[in-house]
Amino acid sequence: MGRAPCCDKANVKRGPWSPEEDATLRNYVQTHGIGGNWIALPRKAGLRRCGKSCRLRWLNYLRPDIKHGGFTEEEDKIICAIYNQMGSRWSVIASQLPGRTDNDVKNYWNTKLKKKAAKLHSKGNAANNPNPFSSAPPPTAAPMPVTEAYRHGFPPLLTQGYTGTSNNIGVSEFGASSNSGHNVFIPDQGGLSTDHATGISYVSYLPGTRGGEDDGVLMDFGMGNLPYDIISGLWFQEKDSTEVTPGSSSLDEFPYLNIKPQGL
DNA sequence: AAAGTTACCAACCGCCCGGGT
DNA sequence: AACCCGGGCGGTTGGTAACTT
Repeated sequence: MGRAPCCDKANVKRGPWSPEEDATLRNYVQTHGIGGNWIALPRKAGLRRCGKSCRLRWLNYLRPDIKHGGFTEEEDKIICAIYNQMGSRWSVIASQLPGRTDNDVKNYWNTKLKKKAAKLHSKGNAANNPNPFSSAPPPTAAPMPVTEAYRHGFPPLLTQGYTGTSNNIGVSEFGASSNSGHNVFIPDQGGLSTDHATGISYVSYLPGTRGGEDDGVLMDFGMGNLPYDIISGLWFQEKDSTEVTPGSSSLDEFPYLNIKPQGL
């Protein structure tokens, strides 16, 4: 025996929502809340709609905190970074982008970002620079603890061969979510970000610090400690320790700056 | 100007999971 | 333990606006 449908499909309206329906739903939810039961809500609110349809309309469009309009470069990078690690977990990705919905992120990825990422990946000479960890299992390291050190310096996995200070690189918290358990940290002006739930660290650069043409890049240190430029699809190798300037107050001290892509 | 194609995005569908009974 | 039900999620579709031929 199959499942009973959630509503009587013959007696519910489908398709685009009218402004009147939007107003009815908005007024009802703002006055009464959802009452923990979306299935019963349309009847109470006087809407000839399926409960699921009401839920979707509210969550994806009518909620007051929804952010409409184009995605920013920073949002692009966050989406690419998490997609690279977790795949199409749209709700997880959306939870890191305040005001964005999973549907928004999914649509944006499918219509724009996927092509952009593919283009940049091929441009990045991926054939000569294969992902050395493509067949490796996902990282199993325990989540890193949140410490003051992470807020003011490099996480331990980046400190190998690195002796300089890094107090010029600030890290600010952004979009921390207690719902998903994933916290993404976005550097103030280039520097590091760490998801303390997965232990994955990212680094971005100031515009122009990588040869003048990059508008900042996001790199993933989560797989085997080798930096991987998510946007270009390039893997990088560590800078020779003699090129690192301990104590420098600039980004020159960062051990992965001015490095060459692997295989090139 | 018309027809065809592509891009975008709102909405739907069906499956899965977890809580309640 | 088994079943039911609602909520949540990701995949897909359909309508339409924008663009190209």
